[in-house]
Amino acid sequence: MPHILLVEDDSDIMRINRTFLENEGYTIHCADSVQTAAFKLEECVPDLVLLDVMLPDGDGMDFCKILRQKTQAPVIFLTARDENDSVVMGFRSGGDDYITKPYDLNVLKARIEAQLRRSVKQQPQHPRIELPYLIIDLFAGTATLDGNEYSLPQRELQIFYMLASQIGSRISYHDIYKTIYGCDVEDSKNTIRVNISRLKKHLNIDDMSTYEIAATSEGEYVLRRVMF
Amino acid sequence: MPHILLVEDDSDIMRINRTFLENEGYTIHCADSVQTAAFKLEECVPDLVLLDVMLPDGDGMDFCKILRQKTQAPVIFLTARDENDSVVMGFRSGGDDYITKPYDLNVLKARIEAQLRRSVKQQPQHPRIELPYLIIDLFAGTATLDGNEYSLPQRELQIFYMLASQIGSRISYHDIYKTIYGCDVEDSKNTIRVNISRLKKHLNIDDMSTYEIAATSEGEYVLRRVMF
DNA sequence: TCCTCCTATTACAATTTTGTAATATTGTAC
DNA sequence: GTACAATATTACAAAATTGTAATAGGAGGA
Repeated sequence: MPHILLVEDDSDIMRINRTFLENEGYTIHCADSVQTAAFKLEECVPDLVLLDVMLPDGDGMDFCKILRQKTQAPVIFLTARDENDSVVMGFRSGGDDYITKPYDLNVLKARIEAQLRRSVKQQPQHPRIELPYLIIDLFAGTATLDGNEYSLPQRELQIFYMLASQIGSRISYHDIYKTIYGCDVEDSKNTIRVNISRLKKHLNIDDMSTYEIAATSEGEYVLRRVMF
Repeated sequence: MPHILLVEDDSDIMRINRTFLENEGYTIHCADSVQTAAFKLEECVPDLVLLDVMLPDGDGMDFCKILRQKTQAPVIFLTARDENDSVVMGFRSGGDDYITKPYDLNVLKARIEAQLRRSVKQQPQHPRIELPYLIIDLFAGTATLDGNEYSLPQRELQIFYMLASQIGSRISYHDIYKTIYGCDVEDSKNTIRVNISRLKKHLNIDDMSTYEIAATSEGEYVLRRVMF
């Protein structure tokens, strides 16, 4: 049941739209001015905004910019004007669609549904590293190696992420420590060593794994793909 | 002290390059064939590869593709050919630069330094959400709100990240629980509620904060920007 | 006012995480 | 082989995390 904020100063149009959309199952919040709309934003949480461009106390497009700081809900402009520059300005100020009056209510419905569909589909794609046989997902806090998913503690995940993001290149103890802890201390070596040891154990890294974590003789670590 | 892997079948050129680059302070590893080079890759960890296109047992460009699975170190092709399609093929197979023989050693040096500079500069830009007065850094596990950085536990960070990535829209208990735990259970409500309570406390969210976490009457949470 | 229901916070205990220190292992030079 | 040094692993205790359960707070209705 999506919530729609209707901003429109013409009471007749407002009534028609409201009745129609409520019958469609939407929860409707109304505002007849920029001021009221800004206030309504504080209490209602719209999934979509229908915004008249011409309002008694301001420009709908200016309001659109304010609104964007509060929500990413799609905005559909409603207006009598149909000049091209008006359309361009509407899109430029952050609008997602533009309907010129007079319009058919079923067209309105279709466009609303299209916008809602789009914004729902926008899946939460998590930031991750993807390499052959290896995925590191910072959101989930997991690493998937050779098809097995392991949930790793933060420190181990951070190290693994650093190594994987620069696969095949040397990363020093100092770099790792500095990146993770923000500063460097005397025996950063030991801490990193222990955590890499834990990481290897957690990942069940052995001779059969696709990757190996190797140490150089100069105090650096490398993540390498193993080939047979 | 970067490590450079030199793949070249002409022993004279090899010797000259090696001596010159070692004098410049680089650690040099040599290979005179694709086979040897592939083997060397297992033990040395090059920061840069100088690769002859014509090798006795294969094409340097094919080797370049293999190499890319093991490292992202820059590859500079060395070749006698100077036809354009050869250059294009070199870049297409993953090369970063292309030098035609005969070449000046100082040019070689300059191009090597340029590549190393570029690959070092490639800062580890962490995945993060940036909103006005709010940054969420999944790698560091921190949220910076109104200039104060807070280190958050995983669960709270996950919830905050979800809310922030869809600022201003309703997210249900179920969505949050399902995204974080992979499945849904009977009393997901309580778990999420407690963690959001902890999150608010950790962030010191109060009336002065730029954002608020509000609950709707339908079992949903919203992150909203507060305006004055 | 009192009751009820729903939400928010706090308490608590089991588990996990993590830096440090101790021990074991490996490699290398003599 | 032995000794030495460097690396790798394990042990351990303090601290943090986290789900569940208990308690507190608050709005709305009788």
